[in-house]
Amino acid sequence: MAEAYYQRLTDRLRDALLLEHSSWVDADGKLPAERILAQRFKTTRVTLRQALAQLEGEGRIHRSNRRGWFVSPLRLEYDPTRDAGFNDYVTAQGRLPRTEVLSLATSPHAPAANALGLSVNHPFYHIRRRRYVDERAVLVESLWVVPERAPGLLEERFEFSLWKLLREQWHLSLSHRSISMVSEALQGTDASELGVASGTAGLNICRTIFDDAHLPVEYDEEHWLHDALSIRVELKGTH
Amino acid sequence: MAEAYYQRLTDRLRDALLLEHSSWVDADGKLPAERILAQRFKTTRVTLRQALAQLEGEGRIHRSNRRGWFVSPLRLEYDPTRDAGFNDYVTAQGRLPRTEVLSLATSPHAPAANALGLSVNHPFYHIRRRRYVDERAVLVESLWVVPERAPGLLEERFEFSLWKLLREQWHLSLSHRSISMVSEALQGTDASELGVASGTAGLNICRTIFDDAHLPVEYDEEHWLHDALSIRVELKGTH
DNA sequence: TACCCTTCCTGGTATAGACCAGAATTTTCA
DNA sequence: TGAAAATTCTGGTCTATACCAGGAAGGGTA
Repeated sequence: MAEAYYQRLTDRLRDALLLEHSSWVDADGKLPAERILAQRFKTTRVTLRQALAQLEGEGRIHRSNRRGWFVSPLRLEYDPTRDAGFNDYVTAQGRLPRTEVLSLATSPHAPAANALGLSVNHPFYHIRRRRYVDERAVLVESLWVVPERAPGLLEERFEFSLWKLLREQWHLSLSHRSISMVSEALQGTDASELGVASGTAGLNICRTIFDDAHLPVEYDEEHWLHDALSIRVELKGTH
Repeated sequence: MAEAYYQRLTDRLRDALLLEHSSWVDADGKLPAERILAQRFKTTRVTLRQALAQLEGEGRIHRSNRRGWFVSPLRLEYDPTRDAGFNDYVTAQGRLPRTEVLSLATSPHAPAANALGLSVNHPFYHIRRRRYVDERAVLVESLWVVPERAPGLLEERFEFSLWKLLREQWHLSLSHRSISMVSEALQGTDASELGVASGTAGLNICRTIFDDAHLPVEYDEEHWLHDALSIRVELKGTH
């Protein structure tokens, strides 16, 4: 086949976007309404939406609730193996970080218990946060900290680095960790807290952390918008 | 709103899939035709396809060209920081690996040259391979090796581990590496070599490798089907 | 037996139109 | 002036239908 119309449409839209947000993208990076675009490119909304979905998959544009389509900002570079705080590396890349604490609680959590090798009834400090880059919500995360490692932790503030807290206030070493990353479709609470439709592409990052003495410290799950980050890991030495 | 019909459809389909491929999924893991499913769930193909796309995003099912929808196998666990060969870790997980060499050439390549700090005209040994797990093509990769590090490399066979070759035949150490991972939409050659539609969700992994003496050795790009793998990294020691 | 061709099945693309629900804006009125 | 209400705009969902193109399978032919 020559090539599907929506494919050529995708290419044309992509080119237009690369033209430094030129012509028909407004100052906020907002694209014209679907109906307008469909008309302009002489096709239906359905077909146009195929092209938009394609570009969304490429991480070039994203939708915000029912407000419209927007050009996606540069991906954030992120090294999940380092324990630099979110605020630090976002700032280091010239972006504006912000963290919101969504909830604090003490309760058991089976996946965390499993990952850390504790009994399923073991209570955890549960911290749930939402994090922004340049005022765009890019991830929600849940952290489950073993209370024995950091008694009284919930009295602290969590707008900043948890690990820094654990290191400086409780002198923990966080030496052993296992990290897993899986692509996912954001759903339920995660999707709605990020203000995206259920099914939006995301990346799930889980960490399990032990200290020097191999005592379990923390388990966490991050749910990122897929287009918001680029993972980068630097390694030295053969294994 | 109560909940979109296609959302409930997604849930019902997901449940049915989790029932150990029960009832209407055949032995090969093939789902019934879209038209059949649409009829069975009393909706249109368009709406049904929304639900299928949702499950595809979750990595539960995938489409094979125009043959139909299939249940996706378990994700392969993969640690990009280790240099265990593909064949080794696929086998270790009880799966069947296979590698096809698609092309061998000697030519310059700007991105590789950039990553390795060489001039853009610098020639590379270029190896392109397609790799299978249980006879499903899950990734295509291109490797650009610096000829000075492994003279005569192209005479070898590449159905197995390149790194093993470099270590054993050329005594290279591959100590310093930078790895980046980005979600992408598979396109062009990558998509067609994997037998999927342009725009299918994928994961792009790039490595830049230097040896003990900080001499550039190799640059490679892998394009994975997003539902085929789960990244897992194990780390020891604080940074 | 080996190959080619036809036919059928399946997903892929596209049209045209309708109504819904949340977000943003404007208007109204206390 | 300020808050509430109505309106408009935008994407989200859905129906019904049509035709296309690649894959698979069956059957016929050399």
